[in-house]
Amino acid sequence: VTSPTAPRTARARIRDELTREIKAAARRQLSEQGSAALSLRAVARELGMASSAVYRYFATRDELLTALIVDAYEAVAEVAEQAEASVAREDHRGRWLAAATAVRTWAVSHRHEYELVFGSPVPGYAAPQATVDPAARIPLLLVGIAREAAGTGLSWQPRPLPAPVASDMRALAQLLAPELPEDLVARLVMAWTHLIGAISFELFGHLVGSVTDYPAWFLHQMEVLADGLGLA
Amino acid sequence: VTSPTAPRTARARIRDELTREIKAAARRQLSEQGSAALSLRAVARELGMASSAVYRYFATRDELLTALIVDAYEAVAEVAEQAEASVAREDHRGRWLAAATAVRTWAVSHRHEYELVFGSPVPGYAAPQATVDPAARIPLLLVGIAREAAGTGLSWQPRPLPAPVASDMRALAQLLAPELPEDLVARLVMAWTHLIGAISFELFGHLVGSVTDYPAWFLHQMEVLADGLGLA
DNA sequence: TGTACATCAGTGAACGCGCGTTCACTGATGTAC
DNA sequence: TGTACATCAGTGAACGCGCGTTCACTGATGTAC
Repeated sequence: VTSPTAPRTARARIRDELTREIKAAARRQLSEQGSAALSLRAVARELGMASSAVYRYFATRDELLTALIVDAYEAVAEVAEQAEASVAREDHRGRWLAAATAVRTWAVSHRHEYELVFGSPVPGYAAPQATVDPAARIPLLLVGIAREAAGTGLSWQPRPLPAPVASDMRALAQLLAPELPEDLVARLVMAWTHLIGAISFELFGHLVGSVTDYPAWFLHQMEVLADGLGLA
Repeated sequence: VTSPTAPRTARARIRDELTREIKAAARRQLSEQGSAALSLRAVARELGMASSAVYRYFATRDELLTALIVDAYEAVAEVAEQAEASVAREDHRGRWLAAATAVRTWAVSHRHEYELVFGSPVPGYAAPQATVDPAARIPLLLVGIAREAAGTGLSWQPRPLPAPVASDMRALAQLLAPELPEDLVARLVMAWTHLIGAISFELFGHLVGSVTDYPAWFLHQMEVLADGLGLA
């Protein structure tokens, strides 16, 4: 909100820096114990400051949690977008696979941040409006791929949608890509659901003893989903 | 472990009853706050007993948690098996849809118990061996449907499995249904993954604003999965 | 059937802990004239 | 450029809370003879 010509005061710069340090310390704690164990006092301790000082930066524990959630959404969207952008534009399947794989890789190396956004909701915490836009970045990325692929022709096995589903998907398409048929939008939502479901199954231990090569299993699933979307 | 001829003493009967009451109270707390807030002291308070008395029944908080997890697995498996059993044997698609729908219905009305078993793992808690068998009941049920359906012929779009995936699926099939092709086993694992992924997406709020008729959307997804499995 | 002893369930006090948040304060930084 | 005042960051003590777990105990229930 500060104009770029007005140089920020030393105070403002230090404030931003400490805000970042607090979030980094909180993230470190998160990665060791999970979100339930995240405590303002522990963060303060790690930074060597009085616990009350943290309140100059975040008014409550929930506010800090919200900041971490927003950051996590942004971070995972960032890696997905970059991975997708590095694939030749006409290779729609490759773009989908690259984005999906990037999400999984990020999730594996940021387990608890992943849980924060895609795991069970933190009890007593209501996601504020600020998390909506960052949360939409990856779905939007996937829609973008589908739109361009649809332009060059897609072939998927159609299945008629029940009326209420059709109208939900119609409304979604209206927002994102009016030219896409409802059926395809439904497939996209399913693919997105499965993508996250597959990562959660792996991270939450439901495949222990059944799958040994997780990256290969994940990639295979994404290929099957690409088939379902009719990606060349 | 008591022989049925030896009538259980009054003490033993009361013990079982109180054990059940403790679990019920714990479940009630769970449904209000989630697993992180589950406390032995609060359970004791609700039952009007000293907090130390609970230790006669569960040696630690984790032991109580384990009991709840096992109970939850058993409960959801129970409803799935019953729903599946009530469908005509030759209607394989109907059996799959019935089982899947039963799982979703249970999850919706037992939100926090569902989270306990399919949400983010409770930090610092390692699932003991006792949870393995109950956790396998639903997957086994699904395999059973696929086996019988395979007997009458299944048609699904095959996709060759990468070597590591093929060997994982081979090993799984060996355990459960040696006659099933690896490719179909892979589809089954995917269907199970998507089933849980879809419920989690709904319950964890990732479809808020996109889907309004959740039961219809869920059922549609299960139909598409049935197509993918080649169920008639 | 009665008695002596062992087992068990439940009590209440206590230990030691960490938490979120508030408050009055000090001293440093920034701003307006 | 210097001064007076307002803003801000950080401190340390405190409030009130709930937690898991242990321990020595009492009294009731069950068991062996």
